[in-house]
Amino acid sequence: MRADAKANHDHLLVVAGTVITEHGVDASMRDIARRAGVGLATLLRHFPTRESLLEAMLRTSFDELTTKAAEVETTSPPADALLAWLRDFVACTTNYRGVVTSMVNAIEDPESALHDSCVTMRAAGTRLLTRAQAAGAARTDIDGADLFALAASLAWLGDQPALEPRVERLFGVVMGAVLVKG
Amino acid sequence: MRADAKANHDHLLVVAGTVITEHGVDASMRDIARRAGVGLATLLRHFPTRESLLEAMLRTSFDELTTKAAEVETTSPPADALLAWLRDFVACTTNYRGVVTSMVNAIEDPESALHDSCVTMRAAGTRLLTRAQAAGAARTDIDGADLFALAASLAWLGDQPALEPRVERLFGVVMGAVLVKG
DNA sequence: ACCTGAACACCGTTCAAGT
DNA sequence: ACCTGAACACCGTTCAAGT
Repeated sequence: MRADAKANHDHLLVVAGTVITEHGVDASMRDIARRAGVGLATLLRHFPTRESLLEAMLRTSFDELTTKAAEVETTSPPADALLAWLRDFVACTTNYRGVVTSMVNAIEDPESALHDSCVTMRAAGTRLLTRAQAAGAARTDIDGADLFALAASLAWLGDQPALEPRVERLFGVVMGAVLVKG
Repeated sequence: MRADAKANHDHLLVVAGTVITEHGVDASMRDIARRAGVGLATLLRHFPTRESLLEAMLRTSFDELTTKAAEVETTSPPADALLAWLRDFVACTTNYRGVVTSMVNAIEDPESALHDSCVTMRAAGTRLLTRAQAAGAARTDIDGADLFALAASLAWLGDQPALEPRVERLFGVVMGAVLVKG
């Protein structure tokens, strides 16, 4: 990649982060290009789809979450590890309003740029769930995809201004149903 | 209202129901007008906002849900009544993809055409919850707004093609956390 | 290699002109 | 009273032309 192209690429990611934090995942691509000082066509050549832009923007956060999952798996008791990681997952996706819906739409579409990240996230959560189930700390009649769906629904709650204040408590209610009282 | 206007009004509601069932709540207003055989401006004079169209389209279903709430309150045990009504609420909103998000956005905005319907739904659910709590059948550390949020999050799950097959089971998981084992 | 303006087919809003 | 076409400012997609 040429130096000027690389500069555009990186700057676009920074600006996209700002604009999407402000306006959510459906922010205008034209607006992102405008605020980055490049033509719309330039943005679209770097990131041909909205999802490819999202993927690039979120990659760092997703990598951190994957690392974190491996970490808590060895340092925390099963139930604590699961809860802590899910809390981070929900907090991370809630940073960008609407992104959890894009992720959920991508999980069964291998063509989507977000597909791999979603599968990785679900697998990380599944490992923590399986570990908790093996320790008798989580109910065994749900699987990793169920857990992913519940986490996504809590992230969606966090995206709604009218419901956001209740997410923390509802996180406790829902996860209380996943964990086995011990 | 003039007879031709009344005919347009009613026909627009039928067509809107079809189009929104197919394409979700963000369906093109132009498309609805086109398929109803009227100009876009005519649709917009009958229903000046998307939410006013949604409200008119959903009014019948909402009225039925309100009636149903009063009904089960007198005919079913508290826990059964609560579960049955919530199941109907989720099924009803899931008929039109995305509508639950519009409702949630409207609940704190008195200007929205959907506001009153949402408040009514939440109140109906709250009554059933309070009754269950008084009977010792539901946990007492959540309120009607929490219940509304949980129901909305389950309806959102039902809107996502990749997650919809899990809604029924997850409904059981989440509501199992609301009810007190007896 | 990389960038861009312009044409295109959409969208919802608004309103002057028609019946 | 009620309806409508057209102008407007947006949107994302595409591509020929420029550096």
